Amino acid sequence: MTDMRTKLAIEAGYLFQKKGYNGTGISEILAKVGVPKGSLYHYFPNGKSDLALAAAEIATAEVLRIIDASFANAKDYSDGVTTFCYKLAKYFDIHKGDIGCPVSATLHGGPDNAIFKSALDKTFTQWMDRLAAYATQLGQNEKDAMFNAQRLFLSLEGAWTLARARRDSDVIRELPAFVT
Amino acid sequence: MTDMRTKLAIEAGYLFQKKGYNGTGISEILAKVGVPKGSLYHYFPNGKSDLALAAAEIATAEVLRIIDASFANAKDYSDGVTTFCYKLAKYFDIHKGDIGCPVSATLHGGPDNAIFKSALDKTFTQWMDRLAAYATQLGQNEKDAMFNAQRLFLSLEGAWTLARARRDSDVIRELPAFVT
DNA sequence: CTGCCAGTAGACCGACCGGTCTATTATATT
DNA sequence: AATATAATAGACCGGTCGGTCTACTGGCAG
Repeated sequence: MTDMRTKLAIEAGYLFQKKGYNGTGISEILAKVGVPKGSLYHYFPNGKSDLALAAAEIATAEVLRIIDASFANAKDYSDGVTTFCYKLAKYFDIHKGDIGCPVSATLHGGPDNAIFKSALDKTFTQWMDRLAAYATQLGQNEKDAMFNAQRLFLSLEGAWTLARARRDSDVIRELPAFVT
Repeated sequence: MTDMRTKLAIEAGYLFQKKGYNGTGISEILAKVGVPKGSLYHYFPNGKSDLALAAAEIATAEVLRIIDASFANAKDYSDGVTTFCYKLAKYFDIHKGDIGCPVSATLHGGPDNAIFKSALDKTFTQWMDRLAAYATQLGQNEKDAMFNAQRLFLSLEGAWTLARARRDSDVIRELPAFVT
């Protein structure tokens, strides 16, 4: 079983994605995990903000894993993108369409802390770099690869926003038509 | 001078864009406008949520005005898009890069109220329809027009998110390269 | 002048916020 | 068994939240 620190961060991340940083109370997270306050501040001495950073880190890695899984057996870039969007749409649906981009929902709206902003920037860059790496690996020159990766990322963030407003993941699934 | 109701909604909207619905306190809005609580609940008997809906309505209309202004003298669709992105980047910069999409920042993270979600959806649809109308007017067939409008919108929401994380509006200004 | 009412003003409310603190229990080490 | 440390448990804190309520003010209508 995952250790308690991870368990807390995962549950916190899920709630942040759904209701945002300010919309999620410490006590709510605690209740979901079934843990008293003492434990939280034992694992996260700096409290809520550390919890959010840890949650964002986990979500960042999770999306990277999804990218890897999507491109593992991809015939070409377009194929990988399609699988990727399908997987994200499924993730969206699992949570009943009431969930934002795992990382931006968590870190935006938090303390206007520069740390939060730069963590967000770093995450986005990591995602785009990983996508670009697969594009390169699948035959694109570096310039095209970066261009396509950025275009995918930008559209994806928008698609996620629109999907949430509509409570309908179709726009995420249809994304490949817009970016390939 | 604008009436007090509008004044309250505008200031509230600005704060919601910056810190989100849950991150903005009633008292903070009141302090900025210089008005006591009694007045707020006189103009908005349902309190904060009504204030947010009014703010979103104003922001929705404002973006439509920006679209109109961008396409008023546009030679072609690409030209209008470029002007539009430029104007939005400027708007972003005016607020020191610490501001989200005027409407989604206000309505996401609010009460999970269906009214909020559907208002958000309606706003997005209005924006895309308006963009598509200009695309049609400038020579595109209806299918292409809707396709391009949606692609622009999706990328724009993403670009705004990325710009905010980076505190740099360049990605918004460079958007036309991705969607035309 | 009188009565009415939109609007102003802010004290006040219970609920909840994030965070601290002390006490207790489980676990590992010697 | 004795001790140290990790972890649990939750009472408690001051502050702030959104919202209600009463009192007052100013201008307009009769």
